[in-house]
Amino acid sequence: MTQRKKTGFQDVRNEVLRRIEDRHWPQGALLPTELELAAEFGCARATVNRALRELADRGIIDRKRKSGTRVAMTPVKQAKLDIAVVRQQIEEINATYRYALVMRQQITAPAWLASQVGLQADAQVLHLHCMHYADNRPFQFEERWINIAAVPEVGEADFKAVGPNEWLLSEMPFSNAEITFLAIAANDQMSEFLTCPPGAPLFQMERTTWFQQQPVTFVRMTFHPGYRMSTQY
Amino acid sequence: MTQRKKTGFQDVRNEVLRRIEDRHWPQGALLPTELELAAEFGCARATVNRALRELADRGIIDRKRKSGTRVAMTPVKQAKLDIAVVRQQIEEINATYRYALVMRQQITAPAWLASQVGLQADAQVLHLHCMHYADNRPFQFEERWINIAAVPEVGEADFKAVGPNEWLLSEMPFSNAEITFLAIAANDQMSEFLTCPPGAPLFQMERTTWFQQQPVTFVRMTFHPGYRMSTQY
DNA sequence: CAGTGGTCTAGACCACGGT
DNA sequence: CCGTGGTCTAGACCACTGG
Repeated sequence: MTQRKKTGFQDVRNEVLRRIEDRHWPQGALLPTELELAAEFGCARATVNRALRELADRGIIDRKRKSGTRVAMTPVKQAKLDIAVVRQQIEEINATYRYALVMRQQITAPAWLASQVGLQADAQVLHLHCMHYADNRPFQFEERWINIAAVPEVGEADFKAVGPNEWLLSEMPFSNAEITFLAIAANDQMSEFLTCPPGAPLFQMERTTWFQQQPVTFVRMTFHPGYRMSTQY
Repeated sequence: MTQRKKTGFQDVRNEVLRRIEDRHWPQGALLPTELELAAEFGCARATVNRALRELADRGIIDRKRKSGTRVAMTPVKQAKLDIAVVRQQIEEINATYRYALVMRQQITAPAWLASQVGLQADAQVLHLHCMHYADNRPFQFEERWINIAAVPEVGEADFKAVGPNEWLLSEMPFSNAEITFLAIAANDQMSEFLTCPPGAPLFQMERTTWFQQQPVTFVRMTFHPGYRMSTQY
């Protein structure tokens, strides 16, 4: 008896994955049916189903009723990006985090913002400038607009001690969002706050957040020169 | 009878999600056990389990044996990024794709590359420069190194008609990779190929790919000025 | 129409981790 | 110890879709 444990869905998943990597099942190949695999591995069809469903979620295989399961033609098409709060990012590299509020004012939403997130022309928004430091060196410049109608309590928050990102996270338990990444040239303001020459290339991330169809906030985060965002898959 | 269908795992998932959004279950709150939820929804525990497992995968809730299930303190921390092949990206915007090989030569891996991907100092690599155009306007400049030991067949490929990315995809059914995003200033070569002033800020993506622990390729993709990479979550 | 995946069930045992 | 989630099973019915 060399086998102590039963065949689990992870065993099935890994073995199927191995056969795909080995090209035992090349791209586009038709896999055995769930029933056949269950028989081969000596487990229930539900176990095979879960294994294959995970691979399908990861884009490794394509499944269609009646047609069966095939190895995907373009393997690995998704990467997961961890969207960390700035403070976490900084603490993870063992640096000391410091936050500073630069500006806070209530304004009528500018036209570009209203159109960007879908606001009425006369909507009131809170406009903020913040800085985040790692070991007292500039890490990220944050420019944010908050839809006051969506978050009335924001009027009470002065954001002097805690940044708007963390404040909103504790007020808005869940929401959907759109993120954009791009490269920009430092303008005079960025140059000053991030201590880099004007025109220096900077990595920027924009995010619009909605809560139940209603726009909540739009934020533009500009990172220090040389910042790199990494992930694996 | 207003109810035609049974309660499915999606119904459970959506209802739980709704209660979290409503803050009926605020951040950190302890949810009922699977058994209790199954009783409430009138379904099997396995159904509740699958619903909650999906939410846990998405980072919405945290589950621990014995302790139970809690609403996560930092909701939504992952975004899925679709990593498309350049040609697909271009065709998706209804533009005509054109590819051109700029340079192809076999060299000994430079020290920085060997250390970057983990190669022996004297490893032979194929070094390529390619351009990708959308409607004949520069879209992406691709600089790539391929580990010949990992992909011996690469010696046969001239890459004049089909780009190395698509060629490798058809040769390497699956692999794991590391991606990095950053902003750079256009050097003279970029400036020339992407038709932008030297020093212009450009969005760049680097990717290292392994196949069964062996480094396969390292690629640096530089996009045209103004390029934005977007995703939702 | 019939084959294949999609999902549900009721019950069971296991593994982790507070108490 | 023992409650809670993690997983498996054997069987069932449904839904989509290719022939």
